[in-house]
Amino acid sequence: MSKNSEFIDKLRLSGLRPTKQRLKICEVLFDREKTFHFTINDLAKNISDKIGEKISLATVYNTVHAFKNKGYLKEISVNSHKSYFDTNITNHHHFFDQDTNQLIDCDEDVIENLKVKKNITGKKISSIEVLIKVATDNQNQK
Amino acid sequence: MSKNSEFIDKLRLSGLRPTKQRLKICEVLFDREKTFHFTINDLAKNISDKIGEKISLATVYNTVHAFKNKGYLKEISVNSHKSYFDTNITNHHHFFDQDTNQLIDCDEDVIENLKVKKNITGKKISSIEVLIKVATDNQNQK
DNA sequence: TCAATAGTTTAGAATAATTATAATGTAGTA
DNA sequence: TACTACATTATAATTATTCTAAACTATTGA
Ligand SMILES: [Mn+2]
Ligand SMILES: [Mn+2]
Ligand SMILES: [Zn+2]
Ligand SMILES: [Zn+2]
Repeated sequence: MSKNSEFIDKLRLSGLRPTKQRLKICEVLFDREKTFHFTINDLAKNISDKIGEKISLATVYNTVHAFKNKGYLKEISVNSHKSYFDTNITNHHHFFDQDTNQLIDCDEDVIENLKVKKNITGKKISSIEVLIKVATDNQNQK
Repeated sequence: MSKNSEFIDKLRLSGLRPTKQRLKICEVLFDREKTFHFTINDLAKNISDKIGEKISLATVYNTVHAFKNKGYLKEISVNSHKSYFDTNITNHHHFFDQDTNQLIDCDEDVIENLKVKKNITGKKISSIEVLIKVATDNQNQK
């Protein structure tokens, strides 16, 4: 399992000890084809599905925050009362499907020409994010 | 107080009874020069500051949700574990000051050329929002 | 004018997401 | 191996929000 030793290196380089739990979480998060957008609950479910052993919810929280602080995960702003995380750490924008509560990455060509022409004086821009909320084509507004 | 009878009309027209509490909340929300961006806590504090009487927190929640459903308030997506509301119900974008946790409206000319060129098939876009996070010009990244 | 009624307010309980605590366990290192 | 700092865990605490059910009030029409 070469992936596994990559994860060990990555963790060591970040000053995080490669524990059994963190490696399992790495597998679930980073050993996949596509971007993973998840809430802590999604992740916990995913872990217990894919793996026999259980990881404490506190550890899942701790690890997700550690990974976020190291820049391996992004937190996404969604109008909801849960935090969403993203394994795609590049600058990109999202659709949010209000029917399924799923985040979906926008392809490069979805948002055209986004330019921010002014800024608050004395402040630095740390991120620019577009969120496009979508729903089934009924009368589902707002 | 002509404002007050305007509020009464507005509430009646929406099928909401113009109660003492709702009128006080209208005053705090809508009788002001500039847009008000707030959390429920901000609003509750604002109410108890401006007014002698206390309004139950449950009523503040109920009223804000009622006003949101009637389209008098918008809820804004911010990366936080609180809901933010906005008295500016037009389509517009925001700065979010990470130092003060304040939302600030973008002027018309801040965001240029925002075009969404594709959409999820079978879905309808219900909103497009840009959130620009800013912080003091130190090493405050992410 | 005045009940009847449906809608509203309220305190407090319940829920859900997240964070804190503090005891136990383990990885790194000498 | 033994020490130490870091990590995991169950559980408690916290926080925002929603629910409940009893008391209150605006509206209506007799
Ligand atoms: Mn909401
Ligand atoms: Mn957060
Ligand atoms: Zn994404
Ligand atoms: Zn606004």
